[in-house]
Amino acid sequence: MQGLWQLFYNMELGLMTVLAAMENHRIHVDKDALKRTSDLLGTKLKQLEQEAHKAAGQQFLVTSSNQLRLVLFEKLRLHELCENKKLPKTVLKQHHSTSEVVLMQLQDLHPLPKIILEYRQVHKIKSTYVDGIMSCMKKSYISSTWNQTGTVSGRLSAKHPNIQAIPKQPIQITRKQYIQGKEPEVVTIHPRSMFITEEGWTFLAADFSQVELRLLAHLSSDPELLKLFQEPGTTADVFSMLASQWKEIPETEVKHADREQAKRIVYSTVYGAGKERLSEILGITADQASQFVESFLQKYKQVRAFTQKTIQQCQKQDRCLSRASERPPEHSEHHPGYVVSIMGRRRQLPHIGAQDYTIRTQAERQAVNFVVQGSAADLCKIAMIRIFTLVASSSTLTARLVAQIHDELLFEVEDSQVEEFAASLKSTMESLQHVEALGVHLKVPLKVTLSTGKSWGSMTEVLDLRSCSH
DNA sequence: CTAATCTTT
DNA sequence: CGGGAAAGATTAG
Repeated sequence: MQGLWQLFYNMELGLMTVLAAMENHRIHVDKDALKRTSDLLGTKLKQLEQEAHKAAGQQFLVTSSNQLRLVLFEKLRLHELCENKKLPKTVLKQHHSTSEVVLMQLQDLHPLPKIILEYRQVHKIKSTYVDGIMSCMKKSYISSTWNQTGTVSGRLSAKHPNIQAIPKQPIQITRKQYIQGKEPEVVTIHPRSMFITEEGWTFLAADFSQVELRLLAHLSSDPELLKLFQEPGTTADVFSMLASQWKEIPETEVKHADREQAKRIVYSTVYGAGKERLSEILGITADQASQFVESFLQKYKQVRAFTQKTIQQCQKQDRCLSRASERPPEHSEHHPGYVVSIMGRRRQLPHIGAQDYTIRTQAERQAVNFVVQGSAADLCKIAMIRIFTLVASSSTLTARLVAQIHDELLFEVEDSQVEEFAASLKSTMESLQHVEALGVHLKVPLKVTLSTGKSWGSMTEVLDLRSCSH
């Protein structure tokens, strides 16, 4: 296995002890707060269920899409009221879908769809992120299980609980009060705020900013994209800038939601989203969406060149290795095409040369996505090892790695060491622009942002390293 | 668009 | 009755 030994020896083997330490660490959870929100969400769900039954004019299981379909389309016949809109059907079953997009379209016609949408949101939060977390708890803490070899891209995954998928955004619940003259009370639920530090310790999170976009700039060498990152100070935040350009509003007017949308658009576009999907995200027509894709790829010309080059290389590997002349036919196995990440990780894509358009183009998008996502995963894993080594070889530092959320490393640090550790952490991570041992020399700098907090849900950015201690 | 986990039917 | 697929929610880029 050419090239893979280095990856195994220098990265995966070294990571094992880091993951072991992470699994041994206990993340404290505010059990009382969890119980309170579980009860709160429980009564909210009962309310919504009753509202749904009232709106439907019958009792039914609101969590069942089958029963909902019966109510929505066979009893209320809502699809007949909006034949102007095309309602997507579940594939191959000729049933009407009860998916989010359908319910969104139906919500002006009847009160029920809106209730269902809210029910689903609250139900998900309760079952997975409140009750689910509670069932993972031992005493007053959780420890996730980390899987090093469970993904095709080289990313880590976590389970029991999946700490990488705890909601980032708080949700607002309006609690109806049955006390006379009282306004309905609005409470915000934030699952991340249930994760708290030990007494005398602080969470410190370090994020690689726009890591995949920076890697795309490096991998494609696109001059416009490189410019965005190579001129420090010019661009405060790339996605905010792109949002301001797209929405035609000043960068100071860009809201957090605008930035998030811009981020989705950019990644969707470079990973090959079609105009239909993109128009859904943007809330515009498919024609406008395809115009956006074209103007984006026109401005960042080398991005398309990079995706084409990647697909070609994958096809080339396919042809080379499966050629009969290189191996005796009697021993010929199927050697699918593969692509390689920045540190030599591979992904095989046997369908890269498929006849079927759908199968082939999916493999092409996966090939492109792997090179960028896999390279980002490499970088984050190296960062974990470096930091772990840094702490282990220090006689004073006691910082502990608590979790990895792909581009973010979450540490628990003794209060008195936050400032010192933050500085080393940031410089160690940003120095990964150049990794001599693995031949990595990125054309763009890496940017790490830091934040601190006593709970994971109340992290605030550290803007000045010198003011960290107090 | 890509990559995951978790709950429910 | 139970395993597994599908749907639909969350996250990350």
